[in-house]
Amino acid sequence: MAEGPNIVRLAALIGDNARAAALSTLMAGRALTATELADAAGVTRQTMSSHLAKLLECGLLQVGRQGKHRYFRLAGPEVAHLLESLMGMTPAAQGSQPLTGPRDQALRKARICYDHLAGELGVYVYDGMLGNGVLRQVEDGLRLTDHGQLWFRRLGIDTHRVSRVRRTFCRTCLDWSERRDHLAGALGAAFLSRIEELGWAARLEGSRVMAFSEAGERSLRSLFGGVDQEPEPPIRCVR
Amino acid sequence: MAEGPNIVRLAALIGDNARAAALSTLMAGRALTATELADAAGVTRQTMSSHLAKLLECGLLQVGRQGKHRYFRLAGPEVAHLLESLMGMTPAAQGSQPLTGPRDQALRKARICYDHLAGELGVYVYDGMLGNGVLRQVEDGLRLTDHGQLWFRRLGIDTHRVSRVRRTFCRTCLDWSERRDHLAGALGAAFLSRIEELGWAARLEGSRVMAFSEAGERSLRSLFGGVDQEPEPPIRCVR
DNA sequence: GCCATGCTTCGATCCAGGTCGAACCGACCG
DNA sequence: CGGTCGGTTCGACCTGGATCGAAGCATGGC
Repeated sequence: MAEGPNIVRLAALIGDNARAAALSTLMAGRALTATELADAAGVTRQTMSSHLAKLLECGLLQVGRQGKHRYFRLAGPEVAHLLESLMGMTPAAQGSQPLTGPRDQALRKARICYDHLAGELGVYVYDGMLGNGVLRQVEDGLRLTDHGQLWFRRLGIDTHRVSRVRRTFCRTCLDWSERRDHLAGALGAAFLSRIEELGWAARLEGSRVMAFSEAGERSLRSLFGGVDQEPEPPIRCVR
Repeated sequence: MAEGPNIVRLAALIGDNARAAALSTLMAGRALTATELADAAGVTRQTMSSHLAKLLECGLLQVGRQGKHRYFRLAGPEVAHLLESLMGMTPAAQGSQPLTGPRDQALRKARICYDHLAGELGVYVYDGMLGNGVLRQVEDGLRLTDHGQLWFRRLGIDTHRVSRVRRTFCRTCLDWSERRDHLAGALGAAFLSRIEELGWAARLEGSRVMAFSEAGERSLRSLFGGVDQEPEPPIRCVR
């Protein structure tokens, strides 16, 4: 019966409302304290404490001391990616799961996926990059073109420096709300932080929502010609 | 608190021993009856029946009638991939999870990952393909070289026909036992079924184990020069 | 030293959900 | 038809684990 490692414990761990809420909250990429996570999940401190202990024990979270606070964060991009994968799975599952609310709306529009941009604008950016020849899809992979290097430099991102980081340079990540790919990896992270730097958008406190100013969204869209272009027939869904 | 879709139910579903056992068993790629799954998981028929109903409802499984049997199978490659992802997560999690047994040994050596080859031999093949220039890694992706086309043809696989299938042609999949990549996608599936056709290995009944004959393993290794070559410094672990 | 704050541990409670026996349904066979 | 076999539904049981109140322990500030 027991084929393979104990996937069971791991999944059971995620399959609890309070813990999943905590993990979801941490998907914003920030490190948070136990109390904040407890509030976010709507449980008491002591309950959250026991949950966090379990998540730590299983290596899903990391923790760091700072003064009398303990800051919890996701253990790494793999964890974030696993969670996003799970989310990407559910709509197909639930059949017709209707849009759940207006707060959800903002989440679908633009959100943080650990360290890069996701949601409607996330895939817009990704499509735009493909359409404008910044990225090219080769077989199942992604490559930054020479033109793309210039494009990023004009935006104020040094792709060479980014590529020196010891992690996957660029890759795609399936967007659960759009069910299409968006840009992840070091390049995706760099792009998001540059957007923040430029003041086009800001993280909404205590949420994964990335709130774009009107001007910011205009600027973003102008990067790709502004007009809503459907670049090519929707490319077959990798992964 | 409820950010995103209900990942909770999905994870909770997987996080149960009986259900996980069923899913694991189905990773072999076969369709099985409720009774077989019940035996595999070590529970009674009625228990498994209720589990299967839930898995169906959530879209993780599909079912087909045939005579008085109902054959259950994984809903698709995405599900299989999700499960492998979870498995790949656990070792890092559990810290030092020792090799659990001798039956496990065979599983680590060579097993079926839904429709392609995984385990020690799986990554051996993948590394060999890279080392011999059959596949090339481009940025984060994978591409079949011209030489590779010939290589596959010599093995009796028409890569053009394979590429016409409406699904990802070739991609990598993280191996949970080896913690390295192996080949997946349509190409990976074609390779596995060709190996079976050639009689180099056979599926072990009721298990994910792929049992290689001695001659079969020799043949497989001879595809890449036979000698155990470590091709290049271990390529950085994508994903 | 004292108190406040952030967090964990302990103990008790309580309930969702996994489990199985038994009955039920439906398809196929002789 | 009855009989067998695969599968599901029902009801009852029982346990694992989530939850919270209260107490215990740190750390930091005064």
